[in-house]
Amino acid sequence: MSAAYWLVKSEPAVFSWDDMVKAKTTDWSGVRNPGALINMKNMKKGDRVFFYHSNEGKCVVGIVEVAKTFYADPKDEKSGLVDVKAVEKLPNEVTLATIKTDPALKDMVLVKNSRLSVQPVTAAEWARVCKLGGVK
DNA sequence: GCCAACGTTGGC
DNA sequence: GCCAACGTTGGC
Repeated sequence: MSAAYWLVKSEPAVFSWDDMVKAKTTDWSGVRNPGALINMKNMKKGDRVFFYHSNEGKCVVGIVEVAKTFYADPKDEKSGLVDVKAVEKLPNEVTLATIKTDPALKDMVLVKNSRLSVQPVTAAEWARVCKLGGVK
């Protein structure tokens, strides 16, 4: 499988983009949903991941990169971790409202299954969100 | 193994 | 704060 794209959600009140930047690299823990865990297991080092603010903001705010592939969580056998590192902030945040009204993005998992906390993103969707976000 | 009840998430 | 959608749990 070649490089893939993903999207992870975080509530900014708990762990915001600013926290991500400050941390530079962080372990993405606490995921219990089986579907989300499968997606995490499929992540490969170097894959790009959108960082999405749920609840407050409801927008894609930045891009992170997989720094370490899936490994078991020593504290929680039902869960696991990947490490991600901050790459860049989007010049323009791309809001959920924008995504919902964009014909190219209306099939995103974010729209169709908003509760899934780790989602796959297609190459076409990735390119479109980057364009809307002002990423070169 | 099915399904109803319950809990949680997240958009509004 | 409310409610809809989804996941999980537990009784059968």
